[in-house]
Amino acid sequence: MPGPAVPEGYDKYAHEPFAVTADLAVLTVREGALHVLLVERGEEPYRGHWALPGGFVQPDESAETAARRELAEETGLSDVSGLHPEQLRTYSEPGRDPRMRVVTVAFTALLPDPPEPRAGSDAARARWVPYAEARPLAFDHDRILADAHERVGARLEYSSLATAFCPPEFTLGELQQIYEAVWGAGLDRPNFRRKVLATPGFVEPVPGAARLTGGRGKPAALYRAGTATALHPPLLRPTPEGRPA
Amino acid sequence: MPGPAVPEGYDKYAHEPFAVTADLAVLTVREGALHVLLVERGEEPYRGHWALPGGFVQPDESAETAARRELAEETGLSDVSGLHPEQLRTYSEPGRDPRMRVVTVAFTALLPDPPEPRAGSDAARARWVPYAEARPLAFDHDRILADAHERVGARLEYSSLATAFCPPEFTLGELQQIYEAVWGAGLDRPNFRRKVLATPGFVEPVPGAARLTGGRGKPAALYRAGTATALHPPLLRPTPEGRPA
DNA sequence: TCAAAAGTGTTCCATGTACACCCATGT
DNA sequence: ACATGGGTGTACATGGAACACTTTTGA
Repeated sequence: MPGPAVPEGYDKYAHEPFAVTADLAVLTVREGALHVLLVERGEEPYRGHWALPGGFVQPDESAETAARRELAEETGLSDVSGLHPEQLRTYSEPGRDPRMRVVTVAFTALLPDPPEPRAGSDAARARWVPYAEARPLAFDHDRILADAHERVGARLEYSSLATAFCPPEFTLGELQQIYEAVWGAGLDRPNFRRKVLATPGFVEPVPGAARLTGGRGKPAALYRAGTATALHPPLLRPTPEGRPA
Repeated sequence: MPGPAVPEGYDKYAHEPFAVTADLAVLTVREGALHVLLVERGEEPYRGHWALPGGFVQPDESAETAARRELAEETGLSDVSGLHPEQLRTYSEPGRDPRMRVVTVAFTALLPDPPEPRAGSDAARARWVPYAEARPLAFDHDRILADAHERVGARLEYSSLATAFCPPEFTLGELQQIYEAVWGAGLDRPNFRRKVLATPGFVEPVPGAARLTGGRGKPAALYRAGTATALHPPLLRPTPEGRPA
């Protein structure tokens, strides 16, 4: 039987118990291997487990703003101005967090040659972990991390995003290492070089500059990130198996 | 000077005034032109303006579930089982909604040959509007719609998504119209045909079936959507201008 | 003199593009 | 007959893959 009529204001849903967090998959390439920034949880649930950094979106913030703030807090980096967290997707399944209803807007962010992070306010510890050794993570962060990896790998093909992994000046060999670390596949060096240089706006040479990379071998010319954001033509990753090119 | 210490439970943020909505950019191709499903708002703010359909996510729902529910409610479609709303991105800027803090998870959904929608519970009216005539919309829905168009256009290149615009059996000419309507560019028919048929799992023929399309001309063979989701090789859209292929 | 890493050249083949042409149907 | 839309063939250019080769440095 129906209960008494309940008057409803337009703000009825304003008090549903939703919390919104911004979590980050912060990636870098260190010594040729993809790494992800993780924090050790200091509280229940999942106390002592590793998780992606992140935190609650404040009432006066967008999720993007919260992501940048959290990144600065949890990495201890003074300069996050050059970082551009990019939205990955939003995870909203009920039961993701055993405490309450949490909707998480996930972001990816890419860093060059990383400084060691220091533990921030919320996290007991923070460190760079090789991507292959990152799991298992707290909550549904395994899935978020996998989605981030797939997204970044795909975006390397069509955008100049790879330069976000590099320091201001870099060699083409270093740039190639980014691609190989993210894709997990070796690339032909001569062809990689030609394709990068043939893509307008991807990189621009630093005149006269050169640097020794491995301690041996010919010094490599240095390049800066160009102005293009999209790559024409794209730099396609090798087809995994017997797929028709 | 500091005030008295405020004890904080872990659920402090559970009562921040966040509301979460799922809004949809529902697209279809009708008579060769891209259309979007819009509803006329029956309440303030933006009363009488057109907006994307959507509504609040309930406490026991994911945003995906809410999107499907809203789609069924606002289109009056009995069969939304074949529809797969796909997450676009999340819009969380403060001030998006003048009433309260609203975080919107936006989705795209594609429909074949659309039935006329009927107005649902929340919407005064609902109708299909040609994409070019859709603006201006309420809230920040102009931006969401533009993002949806861009995303769908991009995904047509690498996924078999275009078949979601088509009825269960369709001709290659109809499929080509989907691409042309979304991309706003003409395609070479012989080459389109070859590329579609050369992509494994994109479409599969319906043996012996044929249909007249324009009332005149040779009857066209019919095809069904194949099992592939990703296209190898992709079906690239024509380069807009003087860009190096 | 050798190893290591950067940089250049060349060949082969898959794919995209443009366009000419034939086929089947309704008027 | 002819217009309309479906379907086939072909020639050319472009771009990627593979791999041989040269250059410059440190050990």
